[in-house]
Amino acid sequence: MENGMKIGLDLPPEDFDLDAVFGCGQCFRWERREDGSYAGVAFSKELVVRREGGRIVLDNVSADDFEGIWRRYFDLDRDYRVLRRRLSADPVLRAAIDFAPGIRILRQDPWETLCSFILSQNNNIPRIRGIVARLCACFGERLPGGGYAFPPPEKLAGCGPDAFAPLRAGFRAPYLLDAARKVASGAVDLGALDGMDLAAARASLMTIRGVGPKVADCVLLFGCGRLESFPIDVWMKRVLGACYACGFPKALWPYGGVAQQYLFYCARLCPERLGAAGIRPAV
DNA sequence: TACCAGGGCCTTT
DNA sequence: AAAGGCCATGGT
Repeated sequence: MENGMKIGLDLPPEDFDLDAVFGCGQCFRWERREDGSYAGVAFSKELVVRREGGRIVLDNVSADDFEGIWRRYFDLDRDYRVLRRRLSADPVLRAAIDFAPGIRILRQDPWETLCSFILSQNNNIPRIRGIVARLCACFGERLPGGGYAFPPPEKLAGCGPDAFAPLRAGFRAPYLLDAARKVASGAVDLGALDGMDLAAARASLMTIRGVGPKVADCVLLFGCGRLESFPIDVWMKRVLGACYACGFPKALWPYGGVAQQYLFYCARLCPERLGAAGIRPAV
């Protein structure tokens, strides 16, 4: 089934760091392989991404899929150098960006993002990944390469709560079901979020049980490309407390979500870089 | 407002 | 090997 082509993107590590993009906690379905490449599924398409010198290579991709899916998914039309320059005006952000400049904000499927972050609450990343993987294996369509698509809301909406038992999602299972029902019925229209102002989009998402401000903001940031959406979780509270006693700079507000992601990643892996060694014992 | 809700990863003994 | 802390939170 080698009907696609190899696509090479002229993106050095500072513009696209595979480990940072896939490891910074914005997505849960990409797996690192022995050779440093990543295999994953998005929008029902399987893909392997790898670095080849100064280039990012997508293997076996059709021109249609590249233009229709991956260009947007990887946010390829945005110049992150401009973004980094702008955010670097702040010294704390400069340090975070120095640590991992090659983070990009993925534009994922809003439904998958919604489910993923419902499952993320009071949970750790390895286990979130496990639950999402079981969700796809149990309810998702089998794909040619052996992977699974993310199951659509209609597929989950008809389930009884016990159908989710194999996921071992705990208290989050009923939240997932409520999300599926509200989205499948049209009570929440994910496709309409793009045309709404941030507050209205947030309010719409928060009508779903188990979706509060933080989860809603994650959906808007990682699933709708709303870079001004600024999710505040326990880690961000720590960073804000330790580094921004006087408040987060207003001037950076339009890209608050990107800033948040640089800070989140750095805070977890290397808090001392932020001058906030205390927020976690050094690894 | 404080506390509680699966379950398991991970670190410490 | 066993124990306990901790988790990209939100509902009550």
